[in-house]
Amino acid sequence: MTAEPSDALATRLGYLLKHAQQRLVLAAAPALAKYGIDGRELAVLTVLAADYPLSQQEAGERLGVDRTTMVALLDDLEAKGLVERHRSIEDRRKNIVQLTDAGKRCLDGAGRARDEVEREYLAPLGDKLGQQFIRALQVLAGVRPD
Amino acid sequence: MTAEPSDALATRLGYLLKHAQQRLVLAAAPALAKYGIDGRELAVLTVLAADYPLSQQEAGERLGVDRTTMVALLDDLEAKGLVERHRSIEDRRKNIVQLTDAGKRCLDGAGRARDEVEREYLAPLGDKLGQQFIRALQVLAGVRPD
DNA sequence: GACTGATCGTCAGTCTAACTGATGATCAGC
DNA sequence: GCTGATCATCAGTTAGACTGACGATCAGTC
Repeated sequence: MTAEPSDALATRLGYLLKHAQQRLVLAAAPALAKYGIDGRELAVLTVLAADYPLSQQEAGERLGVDRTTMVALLDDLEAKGLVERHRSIEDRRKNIVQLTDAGKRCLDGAGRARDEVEREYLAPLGDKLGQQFIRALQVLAGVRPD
Repeated sequence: MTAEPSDALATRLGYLLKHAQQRLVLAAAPALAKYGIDGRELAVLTVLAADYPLSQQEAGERLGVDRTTMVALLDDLEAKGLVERHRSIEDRRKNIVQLTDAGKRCLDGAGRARDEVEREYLAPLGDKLGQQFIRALQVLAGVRPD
């Protein structure tokens, strides 16, 4: 799984991004497992906690997740008692998805755990470089207007 | 596919890394398609061009790719005439994998195309930040000793 | 008020990438 | 010459994400 790196790849952006991401996933998994969820599920809980109630599709768009993928994702979270679906009153085609109390507690604990993992993950860069790295990623991921 | 970002995720490392990577893959795909390969195949050609001849397993380790995955990967590249497998003389269990002339030409062209894509991809960061970003990635991907 | 086209959640089926476990061939050490 | 390990391969499984279709619902038009 962990490759012994080759010089030929050490400067290749695709390789670096992929493996940097894998390392983070690997580091986060055990911490999140304590709360019975994985990274993607935590991301769902995170967006659902935002400001106003979201429909399945809206939540999916924010996550960059297909609508059909959201169905299964929410099925799991609902089975775990972390979220609830209600038909929207204004538009009965939509499912409003909300955190349950258990979901909020899970988000709270797992969110903290994730933050800690991210801190440790970035630690080798030092404070200043770590901040710069995040800003650079925001630009490259398209969430920040250059 | 392209999500409208949510503030709740804009600082989440996992989300940023994943989508930054997706964006690069998306940007590189059309450029590489002209050479009939994708990013992973280009990575294989890249390591095979390195230093001394590699066995399938060695190449796989450098890429962080499972041995069984390498079989299919090389099947494709061999079918395209870009690589050749020879049984090793010193150890006849091993397949030595080498670039064909066509493979070298492909690597040359596609490698250039990839470099150009990476340049454009990083351009919004500017020169200095781009360099820092790569170094940071090398640390986080584990190819550089902090 | 009924009709048309679009949207939302769902489901079935497909596709891809990656892994597990087993196999035959080969090697190294005794 | 045996034994245990290693290499490439293959079959089967798993996980994730997509396509296409469906019923239910909405908005706009006549």
